[in-house]
Amino acid sequence: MAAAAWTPWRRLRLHRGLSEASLAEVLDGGQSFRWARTAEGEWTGVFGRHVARLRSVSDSVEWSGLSGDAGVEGSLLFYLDAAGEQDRVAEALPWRSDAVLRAAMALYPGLRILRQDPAEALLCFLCSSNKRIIQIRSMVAALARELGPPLGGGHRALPGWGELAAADDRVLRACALGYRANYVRGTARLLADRPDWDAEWSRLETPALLERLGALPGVGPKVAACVALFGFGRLGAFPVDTWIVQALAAAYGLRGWSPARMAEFGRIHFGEGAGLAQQHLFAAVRAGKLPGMELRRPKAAPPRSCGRPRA
DNA sequence: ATGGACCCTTGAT
DNA sequence: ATCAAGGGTCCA
Repeated sequence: MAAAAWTPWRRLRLHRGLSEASLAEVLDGGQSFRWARTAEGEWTGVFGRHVARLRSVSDSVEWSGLSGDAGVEGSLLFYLDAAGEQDRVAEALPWRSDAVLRAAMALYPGLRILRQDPAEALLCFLCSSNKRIIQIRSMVAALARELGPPLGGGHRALPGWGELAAADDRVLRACALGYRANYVRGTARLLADRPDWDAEWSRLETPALLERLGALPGVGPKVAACVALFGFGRLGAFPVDTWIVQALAAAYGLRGWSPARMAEFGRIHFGEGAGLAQQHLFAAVRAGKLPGMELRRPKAAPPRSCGRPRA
């Protein structure tokens, strides 16, 4: 394959910049599964139909795209919320009265929710159940490699629902989807002949959107919340995964609560930016730095009676 | 509403 | 070689 021809590095005009660690958390913290760190410490990724490189330079972000793609910068500005809409949402979070949230937010300043394409978020999170981030990244990379349209430089976009619906079962099997292959195929068959599904669903209120998403095969409450948050920009959606269960149990005294109740707690306690708060808590607990969880075992059998820390 | 199976991979014994 | 667990969902 031909070597990629990259445009020169340029500074991306962000309302709020990002440290190197925060940029890494945004790109590789479980929101998107399409970015990889290069040997030079830069990031190369595919989002929508664009390929880009990103790097952090003294708390600002520099970008470079495939030469010939004039739309990269504008798409990046949207993707990374350059206008800073999320700053206002973050300001409205209850960090003044919630020391746990305050500490988590201090850990990755500038952390934000990526504004991904709905189909991209849906496909990736259909693959996410019972998988680690690195495994999800490997699965969707395989899907792009096997079925996705080429974008130049050896990169490929994710396949559309049509390609996925028509895909041979052996191909999906080769992508190591396991039982998730049926989720992907089932959802692809429902959406393949509805090219405007995302535009239509964008007009729904969040509860209705979650209901529509949840009716797709392979989409339960957690995946629906992730797609609403990362794909439809619903910052109030509050995905509850195993990490958030740990975090809310240990730091908010919610031991024994069901995920559904935890989700309700999150939406009520954190409000319109619940999903953004969730991402901060997720990052903090994964880093092992959430207050009240210092005693967490490195590799951890679920700690059952190690006291009841309460923030 | 709660419990178990589910495909497959990885990392720890 | 075996075991446990992984940003869950589905069905009983």
